[in-house]
Amino acid sequence: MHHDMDMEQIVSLCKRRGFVFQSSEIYGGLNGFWDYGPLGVELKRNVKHAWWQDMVLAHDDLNVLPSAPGVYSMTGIDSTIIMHPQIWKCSGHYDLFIDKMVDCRECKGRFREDHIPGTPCPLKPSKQVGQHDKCSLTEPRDFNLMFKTTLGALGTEEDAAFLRPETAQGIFVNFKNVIDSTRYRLPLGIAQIGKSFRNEITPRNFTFRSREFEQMEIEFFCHPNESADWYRYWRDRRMKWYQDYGVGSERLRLREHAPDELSHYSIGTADIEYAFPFLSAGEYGELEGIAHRGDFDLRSHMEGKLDEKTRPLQVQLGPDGKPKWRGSGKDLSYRDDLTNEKFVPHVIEPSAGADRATLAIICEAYHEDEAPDEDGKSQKRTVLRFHPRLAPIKAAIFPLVKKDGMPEMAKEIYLALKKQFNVFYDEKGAVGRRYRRQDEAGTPYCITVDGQSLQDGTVTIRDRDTLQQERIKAADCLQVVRDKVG
RNA sequence: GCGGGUGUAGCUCAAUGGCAGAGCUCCAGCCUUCCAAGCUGGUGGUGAGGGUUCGAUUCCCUUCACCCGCUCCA
Repeated sequence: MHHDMDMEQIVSLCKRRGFVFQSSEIYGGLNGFWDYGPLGVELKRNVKHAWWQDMVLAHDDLNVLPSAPGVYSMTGIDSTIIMHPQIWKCSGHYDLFIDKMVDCRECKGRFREDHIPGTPCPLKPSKQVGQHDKCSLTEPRDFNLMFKTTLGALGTEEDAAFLRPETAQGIFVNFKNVIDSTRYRLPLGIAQIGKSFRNEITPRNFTFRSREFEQMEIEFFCHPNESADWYRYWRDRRMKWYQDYGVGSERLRLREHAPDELSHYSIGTADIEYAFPFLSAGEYGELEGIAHRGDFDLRSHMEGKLDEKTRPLQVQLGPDGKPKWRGSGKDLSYRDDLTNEKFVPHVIEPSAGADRATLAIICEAYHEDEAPDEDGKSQKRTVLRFHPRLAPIKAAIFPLVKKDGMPEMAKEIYLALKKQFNVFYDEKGAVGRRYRRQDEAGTPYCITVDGQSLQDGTVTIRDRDTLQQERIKAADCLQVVRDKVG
């Protein structure tokens, strides 16, 4: 039942209830930036926490997981947003993100300056860009897709640095550190959650395309001979993760890239996509990409940036015949203690957008349904059906009415639960209204203290989705919520 | 970056070149023993800057943001 999923309604709810605000709103807003409010920060934290918990902390590294090619380890790091500028030259981002661009005032086309030779002009008859009489090209303009900043208070152009456009490189350049400082053996996944920055040309579609965003990335290092199996494992594992948290409708799909979409060195790349309500019918937006990256990244940081068009991969050379971008010169290969084999690991990269996952979870959770009012008449109800583990508020505690000792008992339950869960206490107004407010916030359970509670020490716990109430002992509330929320 | 549209209270919408209104929400109180709109009272607004004018929320210019379509999306 998603026919009622309407983006305007969802955006409005996000603002009204404090999930997402426009950044700098009192100053008129800032294009491409969004803030999370009191409910949003909890939801997004829960998404990130679930990811870290499921992928890293709770990972069973002693047994072969279902569908996995073998046992493997998982750990994490937290690297800086600003890193050595050479990293982005070797990663390839510098070349791709610092292009000069030329706009045509006549045909409204936008072209990379270095691509103009050979690029046809959209005007007819077709000629090269700039060759038409009508062509009116602007001067080449810097098109900095990476955010540039300056190191040091007196910084000059030589001190230019960049805000990372992805967290992945922080993992690659720490691969040797992690191996050397721990006893992990391959296969090993290193996870990182953090902010990344890209000067998107057209920020649009709510938080989907933002200039500051948060990624949840794993770089999974393995033996080259096993990399294809691990690629398939991670692709399916990550798809299942979204489904496990309720993004299970036909709006979610796994799209394997066609061979001509793949980098030369990649065995496979798949996108996990979601049909966001702001997209046209049949269109999907990327939540996560799972890429087989071969040894491109580690070797680029060893030898210098590799030329993606070569096979086998070779260092990309500049006009002087020397490496265009010099690598670190450090040996990032891995020696297997058991076989004594030395090799440069291949990498599988599941790279997820935390904001996009959060947005998809909000969209998927959004429902309008009917619930009876006090006269038994059916009334429209807006409800966010979050997975209990992701819900910002786990439970709300109400006294049925604000008298006869009910508030006192409810407050006691509230404080007991608050030590472990984000819970909410409300004693104001009609209880029905309080239920509806929690439905809109996506709170899965409401605990109500009523007249009977005072007699026998029981309370009711109401389910957000079924509206059914169950009577439990007040003393059991913590355990019941723990069991339900997990 | 281009074209079109839209900006009035937290939300949905009125109105006017001359004191900016309503419903809902929210807050305080009353009432209330299980699913939002019963009573009383209250808070709160013309995206920003400039211009025309005696006076601008209204007319004009600029700007910002959002939506739609292009462009872009490593």
